[in-house]
Amino acid sequence: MKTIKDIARLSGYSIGTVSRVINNRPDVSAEARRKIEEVIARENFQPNSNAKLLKQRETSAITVIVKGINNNFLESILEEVQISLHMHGEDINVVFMDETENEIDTAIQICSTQKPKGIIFLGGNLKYFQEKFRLISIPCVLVTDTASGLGFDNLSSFATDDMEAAKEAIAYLIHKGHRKIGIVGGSISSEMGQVGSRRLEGALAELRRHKIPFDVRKDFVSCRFSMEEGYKAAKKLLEKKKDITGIFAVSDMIAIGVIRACADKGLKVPDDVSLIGFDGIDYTKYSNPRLATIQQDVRELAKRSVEDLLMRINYSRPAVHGMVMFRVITGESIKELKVSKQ
Amino acid sequence: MKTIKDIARLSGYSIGTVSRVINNRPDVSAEARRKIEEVIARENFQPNSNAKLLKQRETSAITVIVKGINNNFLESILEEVQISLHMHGEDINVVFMDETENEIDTAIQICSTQKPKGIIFLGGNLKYFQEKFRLISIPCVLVTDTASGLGFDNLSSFATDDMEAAKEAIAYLIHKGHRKIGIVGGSISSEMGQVGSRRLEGALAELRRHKIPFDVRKDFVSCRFSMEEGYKAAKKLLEKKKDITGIFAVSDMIAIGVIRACADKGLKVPDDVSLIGFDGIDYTKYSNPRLATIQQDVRELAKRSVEDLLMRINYSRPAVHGMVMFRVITGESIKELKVSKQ
DNA sequence: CTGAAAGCGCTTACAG
DNA sequence: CTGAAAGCGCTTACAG
Repeated sequence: MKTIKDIARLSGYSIGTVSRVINNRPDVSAEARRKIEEVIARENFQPNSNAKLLKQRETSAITVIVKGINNNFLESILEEVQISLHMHGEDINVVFMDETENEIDTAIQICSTQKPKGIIFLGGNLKYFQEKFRLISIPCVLVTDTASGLGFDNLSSFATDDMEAAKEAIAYLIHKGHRKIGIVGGSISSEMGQVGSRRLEGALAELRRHKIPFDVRKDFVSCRFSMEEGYKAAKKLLEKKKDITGIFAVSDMIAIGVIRACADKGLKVPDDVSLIGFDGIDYTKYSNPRLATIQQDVRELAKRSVEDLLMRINYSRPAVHGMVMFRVITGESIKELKVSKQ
Repeated sequence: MKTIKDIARLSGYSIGTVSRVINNRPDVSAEARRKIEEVIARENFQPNSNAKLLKQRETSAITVIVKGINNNFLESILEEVQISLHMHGEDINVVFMDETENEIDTAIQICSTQKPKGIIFLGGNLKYFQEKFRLISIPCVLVTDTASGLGFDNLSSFATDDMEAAKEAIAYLIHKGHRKIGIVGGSISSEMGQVGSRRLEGALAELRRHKIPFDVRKDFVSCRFSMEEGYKAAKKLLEKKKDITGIFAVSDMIAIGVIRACADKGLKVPDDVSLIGFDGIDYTKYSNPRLATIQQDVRELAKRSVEDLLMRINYSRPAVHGMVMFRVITGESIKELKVSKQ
């Protein structure tokens, strides 16, 4: 294995100058840079990252913090992120954490122990970012939520416009004739920050716009993003709201639980109850019935996040905040109501 | 941040002795060990891994190679492995690769570039291990397959007894009165090594034992472990074998595709076709109908793999090969046939 | 059993 | 613009 010493000897320069070339410092003559780069390329030299980091005191890995165990949607982004990072030759360090934990506390701890050069948050709560993200100084990107309002210059974000998309989900149910609509998942709170809450908020706004009565106590049950919680929440909702015809589940994982809950109550989707989810995970194409949903562009989210993060790590570009397209997938889980049951 | 120098000063010993204690070398007096360990604990000292590795020439991370993108079963093991490794304070490096690629080539490459101190293979093909695993010298563990026959002293393995479990899956179908049985997934080959093939082999053996005729060309369709492939394969199978009453899908992901394929052919599971899967992923509890399956003990597989790997990394124990229990889950996807259709 | 010292492969003031 | 040198925090022969 070649070291910087070999490159110095081979190029006729000192190891100091070689180091400067490697780290793209400006104070090197064009001549020296050219020669040294040639030798590096020819010898296929890879700097030893341990030695580098012993000095620099950070590791070369990029950490991905996945907020939510068993969250198929985030996992599908994770896979794309991983593939992309791998193609760029970056090391990746994945940490899963529970949906309810504070990802910023986790990130701060990771920064001090593992010293990654960047962090990708897959899922996150804006509230936690607002509270303590300032303690993190490395480039980060938040995926699935927009951090533009927070104004941190080391935090980019890429997301689907959850509120807008939730509006479309509700609009689609309404368009199909539904007026007795229930919602499963998310939570009502004036606090900023959770994906579920934002989807809920969008949904409520759309219901209001169409002047469809909605009683949060009766027509809504809060739950986390899992099949199990969706299942339990849907059971409660079905008991509270007997005349329900349409349900919006704020995530597909929840929606899967909802389908199951309906079946266990003797209700068929979509014959008895119509259902639309959110995320567009693979399973929605194979579930029985196929699930109507809001499909997020996983690949684009992953790709832009990785590319942005690397640009900022390597060239210190400014943070950016991007929105990614979504599509309404009609599936088979929504029945058109000819006669309004109103 | 404390360094080994601080610990030496505080304990009254030299850094050499402190280093020996840290690395559990035998040539330290009990007295010195006790004192130094006390100081280390009191000061909450964490050795700098970069410095350590600059000498040792390997990184501190444990690499997990996941063979199969979008494989819910492996992902659930991954999560458990990750949590467990995290609790042990280990860094983890996750690499996803396609089901068809050679994981040993990938591992060899990773060893040379990233120098992990251990590798956990989530899924793998024994054939590839046999060919080239000898080129890997760090402690490894293969999960979901047994490597006991290979005789590598740096490779442990933990798995479910796939062949036995597949026998039980078929036995259960037979017990419920099914005689016209089809199989989706796996591949026929005299080659050793693939999980799917082993399950298929077990299934065929059980069919033979019960003297149930089975024509591989007509009653079986090979496919990979995905919903999409399961869907396509099941469509073919249903066309080839019109009188089918029971299907064994060699994985749950495949089974989900099978349910969908049946529905699209106008067949109901279990009224028209009974189905049993394999793995016990979460979906099986929420699918419609709930899927009968062979449930593997994910938590146990993960726990034992991690503990074994760490023991071997830290104390150079011998490799071990363990089998983990499985359970037949009856689900709702199998109908009892009163009258044999024979 | 223990300590002093060399050295792992880099980076970065410092001097020129 | 470049080089010589100190030093990052460890490990490990070597000597005793």
